[in-house]
Amino acid sequence: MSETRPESRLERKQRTRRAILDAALELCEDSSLVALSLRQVAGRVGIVPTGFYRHFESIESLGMALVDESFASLRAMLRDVRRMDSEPGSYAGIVDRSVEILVEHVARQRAHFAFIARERTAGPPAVRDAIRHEIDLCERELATDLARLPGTDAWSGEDLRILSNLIVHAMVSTAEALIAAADRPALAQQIADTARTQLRMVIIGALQWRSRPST
Amino acid sequence: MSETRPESRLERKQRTRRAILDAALELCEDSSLVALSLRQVAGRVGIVPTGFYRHFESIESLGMALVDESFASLRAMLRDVRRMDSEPGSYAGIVDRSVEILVEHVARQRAHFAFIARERTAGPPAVRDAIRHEIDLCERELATDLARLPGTDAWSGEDLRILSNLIVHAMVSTAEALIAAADRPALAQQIADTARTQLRMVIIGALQWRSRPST
DNA sequence: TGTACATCAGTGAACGCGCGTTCACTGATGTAC
DNA sequence: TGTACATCAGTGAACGCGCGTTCACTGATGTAC
Repeated sequence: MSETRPESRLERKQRTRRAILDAALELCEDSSLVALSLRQVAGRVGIVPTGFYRHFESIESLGMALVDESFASLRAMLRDVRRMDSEPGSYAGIVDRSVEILVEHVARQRAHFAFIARERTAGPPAVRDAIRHEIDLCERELATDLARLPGTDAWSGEDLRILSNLIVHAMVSTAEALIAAADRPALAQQIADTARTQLRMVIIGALQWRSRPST
Repeated sequence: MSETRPESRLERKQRTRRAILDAALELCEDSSLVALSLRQVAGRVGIVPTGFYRHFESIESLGMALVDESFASLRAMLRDVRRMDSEPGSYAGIVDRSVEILVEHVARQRAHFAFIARERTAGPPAVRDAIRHEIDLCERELATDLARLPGTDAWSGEDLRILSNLIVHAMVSTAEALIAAADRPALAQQIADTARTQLRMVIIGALQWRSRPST
């Protein structure tokens, strides 16, 4: 048996904070942050309602912490996607691997992706704004990634932004569908196939469209 | 002065019902149906809380009525888009006109489109399911519309579904962005331009992709 | 046209409940000496 | 190592408030005769 070292005050506080974040993520899963009460969260965590204030000043500021945390998950996904750049392959290969990574990360951090998808439209105004801003940043990052792919050299910043916006929104929709498919693997597989085909169509269309500068 | 014919009981009831629907649409605009209370709605309409029950048995069933109403608006838009089929033009022309119609309808029925976008992810489960189901139907309808366009004759039902899904979700994202842009016409114009370009890319990509049956 | 009765949209009091927030507190952990 | 004091995560009572829902009601509109 190992010595059970007594927990320091800081460790205990961090553990409670973690428990509050987890409880909130879980409790608002089937409604929204705006319908979540401090008492529900405290009850789930096993502290008295007023204990909540030792960690957050309101449900909204808890929400902001969840935004940070959820986008940390999303950015981890983007890092994984970006890592492919070092070993470049065909567009088809990049698409396949990207969708694979998306499916993996959504499955592993379902609560975070669900949080973003839900509170993006449903959260308290400050949370909504924070999420929109983060998604905006992701679009811009993707645009710079796209600029590094072959065939996009001559594109304007505007073109890159437009394509990036389309891809990000298609991926958000795919993530939403995957979350809704939850524990139906066959359906999730079909959603992934759909996403793959869509991404290919989009990329082919974008490359074609640019090479005939019609407008 | 015109004779002021006294309002019949039925007319009055319908007027109150209308007022309840409008009040609910307006009140949940910056949070969600799940955060809307019967007392808020009644207060806004100018009836006593219990009066609400003469019209709806709960906020949720009011929400279901709003789903019906909102999709009536959305279907009116699809009808307008479909009307173009009778006078066919180039793909570019169809895209331009479709985006124009989208912008028009979203501006005219902003509350309905905002309701769908928001409650799709944030509403009470029954409302969410109803919205998902309706969007599903729209995807299928669009798929049959696409099948009537030149160049898609050889496509499988699956391909049509995939393309339709992509277009519907891109249009949902565009509608969301237009709603968020609310009273900034320059931004709305840019969103419309982006949507136009995206739709063209997607259609070109889809046509190209099919003509090289790689998978 | 007049009367007697039915219908029913809206009223108003009352209920028990969960909410966020205040406040003074406890007692274990941490720190200074 | 031991003592005296500070910190602070979590407690528990209390508050006023808005909530959904019940119930018996009112009085104008509608209907049958």
